Amino acid sequence: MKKKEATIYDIAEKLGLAASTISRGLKGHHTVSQKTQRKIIATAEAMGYRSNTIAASLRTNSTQTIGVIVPRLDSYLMSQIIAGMEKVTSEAGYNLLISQSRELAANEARSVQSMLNSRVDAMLVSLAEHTEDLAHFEACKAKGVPLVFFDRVPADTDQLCITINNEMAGYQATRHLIDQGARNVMLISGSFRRNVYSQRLAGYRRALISSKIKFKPENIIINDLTEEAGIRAARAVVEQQADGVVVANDICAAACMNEVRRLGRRVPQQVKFTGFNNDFISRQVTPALTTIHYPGVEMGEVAARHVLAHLKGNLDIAQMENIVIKSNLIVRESSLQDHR
Amino acid sequence: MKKKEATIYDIAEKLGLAASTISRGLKGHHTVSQKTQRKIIATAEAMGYRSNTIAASLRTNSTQTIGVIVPRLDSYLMSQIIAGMEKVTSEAGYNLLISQSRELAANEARSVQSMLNSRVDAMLVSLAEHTEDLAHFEACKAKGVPLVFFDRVPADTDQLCITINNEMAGYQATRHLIDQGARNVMLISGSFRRNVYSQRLAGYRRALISSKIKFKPENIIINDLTEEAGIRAARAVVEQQADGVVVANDICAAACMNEVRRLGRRVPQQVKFTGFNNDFISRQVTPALTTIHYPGVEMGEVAARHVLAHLKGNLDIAQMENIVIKSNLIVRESSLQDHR
DNA sequence: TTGAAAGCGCTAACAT
DNA sequence: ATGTTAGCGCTTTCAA
Repeated sequence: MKKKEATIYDIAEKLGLAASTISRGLKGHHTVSQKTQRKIIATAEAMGYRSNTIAASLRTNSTQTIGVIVPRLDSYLMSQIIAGMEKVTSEAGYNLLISQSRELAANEARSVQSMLNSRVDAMLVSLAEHTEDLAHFEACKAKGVPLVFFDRVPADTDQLCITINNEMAGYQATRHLIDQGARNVMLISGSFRRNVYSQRLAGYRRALISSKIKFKPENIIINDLTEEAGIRAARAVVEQQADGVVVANDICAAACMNEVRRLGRRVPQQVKFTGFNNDFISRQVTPALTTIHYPGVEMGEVAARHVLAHLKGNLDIAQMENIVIKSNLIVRESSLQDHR
Repeated sequence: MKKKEATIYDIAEKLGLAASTISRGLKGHHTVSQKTQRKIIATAEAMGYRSNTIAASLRTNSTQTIGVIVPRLDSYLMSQIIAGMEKVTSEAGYNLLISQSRELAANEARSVQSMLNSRVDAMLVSLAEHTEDLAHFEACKAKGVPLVFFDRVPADTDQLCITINNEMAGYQATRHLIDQGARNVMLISGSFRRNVYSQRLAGYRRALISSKIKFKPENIIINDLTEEAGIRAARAVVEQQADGVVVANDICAAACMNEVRRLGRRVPQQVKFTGFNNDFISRQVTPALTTIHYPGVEMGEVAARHVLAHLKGNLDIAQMENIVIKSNLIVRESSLQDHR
């Protein structure tokens, strides 16, 4: 069972002071004399006193907690982003309340409610694949809780969004394969409901157009970008006789590439591959996978920093343009024309 | 700015009832008539009322929040474990407050304090590599906050610990390499301060003994098990003329294996490898990496379930034996004697 | 079945 | 420099 905790009243009593003086002394308020402050801190320590942030939160109407909702926790990219957020927020004395939607709009909506109930000071959200309707975020605006989207952001919103330039990245990946001699380039992607995938598609199409290559709908595969999905997609790659494949993440790309090789095609000589995210796997797979470097930790840090600045009143995120973080193409063997 | 929220008093006023009745009605207390309950719920909804869990927490002295401290968030294993925890706790109506120690005891201690301040109902912890002294966890016991360790657990503690059988896993991995013909087997590991590594070492030694192979201290490499560390370790593998290498995670194993091949040794013919964790990378690297399947999601679920049962009073974790989750060796090409 | 009142531990405006 | 007081919004005992 939970034990009874020491309160500022207990300290006050022991020192013959008022509770308010203890409160002030504990946070180094300038109206408290050096001497009493030292006494207060010493006895607080001695009594094992721990400030009850619940009570403080209730009183001040601020919890020093930021809610984070991600589609899934067990993804390399998301864990990088969250690591970045945690670093910045913990240094500022904020806590992170984290939940995952598991790609379902219903879970996402439930998490939003739960976090509003917990009175988080702000929310950082990356959308579930299946979220269509954004109504469950209205409550944030209604309650004045700042909301920032990152990575998977809504198509149009007046909230601050933090992304990479997915169109450009999709263009670069596709264009690179074409430059290396590919003419029949497939795209393996997640659902186009999400900006990260629809914009990569847009970039893919622009690259085809810029090289006067006809867009073929049958060259597009939509799946959940897992390892298994990559293995399944390999058959289509071989059947379509693709000579280039742009895949929207590295896990799926690596699995697909390996399976394509297993099916007898040579990579990169017959089929060239590019992935997305610059996971470890892109470096350790054979041939090493050309990919888009996606700065996850940085994205998390940037999201956290902006929301903190807003909470401090140093910045109004409502007035801000969306933030685009720099990504870049990393060329490795999986896409090279003159690979021996 | 945060807007004013509707409270049970606002509802009470609107309905001409007492706040206490609203409170009861909202949680379906049986002493409230069907009719008034319906009215209460309807107007609460209409007013956009959201229960203030902060106030409830202060009153009831329970936050429905569980604190999680992990060495690092950006690790595949940890994100799997956390995903498992999140699934179980969210279904039970609990929130997760998450922080990372970034392998530093000081950060870990700060997180413990911060979580106690936040009055988490329980804590789930995996130790930082650099934690020696466990004094910062004393406060949990002193305050009656249940504490469960998982994966990286203290050497001796009366808290519940959830692990795999690391000694057995280390034995199996090493023994397998010996069975495949290796005689000069190296071990690449994290710091032996942590049970997960010291016990794998114990298993490694037992395997050597059982095959009457002499233990050589120079066959042990301790590092941080990153990709870069794996690459660095490759030189030693070649210099020691190792014919087998047991590595304590897959990332480091894959990187080391690739570098060893780059240095001109053939895998598995000249050097055999085993990893740990069964990350994607173990399946996608060439040759595919023999590894220990580490059930991360399950470990997270088990940890969460036990702590919840304890909180509900259905179980006393203080009375429990440590829990050992089943792991197993997965044999792939990287370790096979008769590989063509 | 409903109401009144106290109090969880803290902060902050207003005294002194 | 320190004290008094009044809540923050909820739950819960006790009374009606």
